[in-house]
Amino acid sequence: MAAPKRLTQHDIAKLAGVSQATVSLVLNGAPTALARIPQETRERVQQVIRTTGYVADPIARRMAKGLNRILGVFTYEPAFPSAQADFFTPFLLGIEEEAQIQNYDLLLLTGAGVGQDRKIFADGNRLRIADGCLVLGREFDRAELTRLVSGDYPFVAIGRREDAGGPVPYVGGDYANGTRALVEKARALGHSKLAYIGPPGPAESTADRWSGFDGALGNGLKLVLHIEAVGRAADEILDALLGSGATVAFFVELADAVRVEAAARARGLSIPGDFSAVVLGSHIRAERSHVQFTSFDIPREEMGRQATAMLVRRIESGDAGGQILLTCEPVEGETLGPAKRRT
Amino acid sequence: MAAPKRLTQHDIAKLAGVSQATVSLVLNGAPTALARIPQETRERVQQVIRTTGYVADPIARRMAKGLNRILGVFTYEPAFPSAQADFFTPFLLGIEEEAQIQNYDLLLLTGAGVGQDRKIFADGNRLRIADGCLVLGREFDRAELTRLVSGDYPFVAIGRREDAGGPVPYVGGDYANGTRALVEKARALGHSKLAYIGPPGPAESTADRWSGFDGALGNGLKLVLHIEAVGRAADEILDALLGSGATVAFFVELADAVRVEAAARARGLSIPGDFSAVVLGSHIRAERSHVQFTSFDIPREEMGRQATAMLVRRIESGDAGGQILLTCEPVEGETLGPAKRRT
DNA sequence: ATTAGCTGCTAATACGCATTAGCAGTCAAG
DNA sequence: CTTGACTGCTAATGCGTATTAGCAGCTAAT
Repeated sequence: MAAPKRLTQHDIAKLAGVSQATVSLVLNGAPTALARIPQETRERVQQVIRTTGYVADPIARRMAKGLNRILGVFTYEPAFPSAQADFFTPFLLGIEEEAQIQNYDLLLLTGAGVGQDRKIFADGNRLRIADGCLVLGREFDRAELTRLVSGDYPFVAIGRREDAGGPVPYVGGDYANGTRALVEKARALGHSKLAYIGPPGPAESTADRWSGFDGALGNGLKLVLHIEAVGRAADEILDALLGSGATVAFFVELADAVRVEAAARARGLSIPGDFSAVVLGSHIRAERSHVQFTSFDIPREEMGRQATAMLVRRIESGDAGGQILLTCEPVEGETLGPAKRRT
Repeated sequence: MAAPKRLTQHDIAKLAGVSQATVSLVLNGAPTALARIPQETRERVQQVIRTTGYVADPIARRMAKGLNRILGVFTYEPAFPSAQADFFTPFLLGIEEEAQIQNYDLLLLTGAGVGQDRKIFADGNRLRIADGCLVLGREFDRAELTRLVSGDYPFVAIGRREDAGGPVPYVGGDYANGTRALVEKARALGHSKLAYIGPPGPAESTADRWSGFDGALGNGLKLVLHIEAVGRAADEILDALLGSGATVAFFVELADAVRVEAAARARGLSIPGDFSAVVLGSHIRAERSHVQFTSFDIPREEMGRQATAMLVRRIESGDAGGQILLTCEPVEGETLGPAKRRT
């Protein structure tokens, strides 16, 4: 049986012989207001509600209150398609968890442009549907970020972001110190000639790794090889590595590390026997590699959780939102060993 | 404080020097009405909208009209937490893809109760915020399903569901025939004594597997062992298996299969050398097992896609929604071989 | 006897948008 | 110069609820 029409408070009111306002008050009036409605009336209304099975329309409810307890989640790349899924899932995990605790629903903005061309401020921009919004993705559009910052719409970025016409509220991972710690670890193991395979920027995530690395140099540590390109042929990298005399290589990209490791093994070299390798960041579901690389952990779930909490604070308390960098704990791994004295 | 005031059509109207009604008409007026607004005015309004990033409040929209281009996604378990992530992600992939194509956003309903106690009809019943809703999860609440079916709110279940006071619109996987095909395959390889390790129901997903299996018996095929419990000790299962004389074992749970395989290997037995094993369904990211089990594929992405499409049809055309079972193609694997003549 | 205060309500309004009726103004035909 | 059609808009209303202001009737105190 299809319900003919949704019951409204008006209907209830009529049936109970009171006004719509009274029904609303009985339903969820403040204690002070409720005190002025005698028990008898309240019960009469409740009774009608019970027998009719009336439920307040949540839409109208939110209409009246102004907030909708929805958090938007904008991803610069489609969130689920396989390649990205592993990247976004941990963040979403934390976000969902915290949203549930705070009693918010999540609105996944499917983005206007399909594929790589997603824009927040695209024609259909539905961002403002939600009370506030989380923004994540590998590559941010600087112009959009500036616009967001200058606006009064509450948002929080996941991942550190450089000022964009003002400080960007974010929760990120402290890649710089994570990297620094790994360099120190290498130093402690007697390494002095280092190689760095990865770009220096401009994305914040890679820039931070480089700055952490660069800042830890000196004092006996020397960068003897810097390959800025990513995705070079493994053998090429390996040759450069061996030729440079480096005893440890720092990789920004796990993929590069995996390929170089394979190439080295093919030549009968062992890691960390012949040289050490360090990967700057945890990467979920690596390409099938049985090697556990020494690296640092990126607390993605926690980032999602804290970003969500910060966003809720912004929404509910008008908080300005801060900038949080979460510690990236080192991952022991098995690819960083004592420096080998080269012959 | 409260959330920042959103822009309203009134604001836009003021900025563009027109009335609120005109803004609304420009945004989504009927062609006949639009025809009466000159290009020049329309562009002026559009321009203001673009520069301000205004977006209509879906709540108000829904209030006035009833639709807001949002699809709800209700999961009976939190969607992302690790254990579930692998289960839900493929569905979400398909859902997001199709939603984007159809130009809908996704509202992830976080569920009122935390943890296992999720209910659709919990206090605020936020379901109705969205135009319609997809429901997924391993375990459905029958009472809620009945209520959904009897109501007039458009929804589509992912996974086959038994009638609940009426037919449930769904898109599911055809586990029965997927299972049947595997049994036939075993028959063709000379197997005649089968074992079945897994519960017979009542969940539709397991019931379907059993019915497919059971329906394929007879005609030379005999069930010689049926262990209904899941998670039994591997050795126990293995003993029963060997004692029963079965030449092939059908597992509902991959986990069971993995453990039994390990136990068998520990005893020097090989699969499919000594006996064959079949798993009823594809399982993403299995517990580290290097064995590729013979099984069938569950087209999760496609299920998500088609369910979303069906839901949109229900919403937009008042379609009643149907019941679709997608074919589960067999996965070759390496654990089903010719029946071994037992000594 | 006036006032103050309390009780038991209701009227009115806001929320943001969609939609309809219709108002002025122009222009062409009669 | 009247009529009618058309143009370019706007005022007004409704959607279902929350909330505030306040009204009428009564009692108790001054």
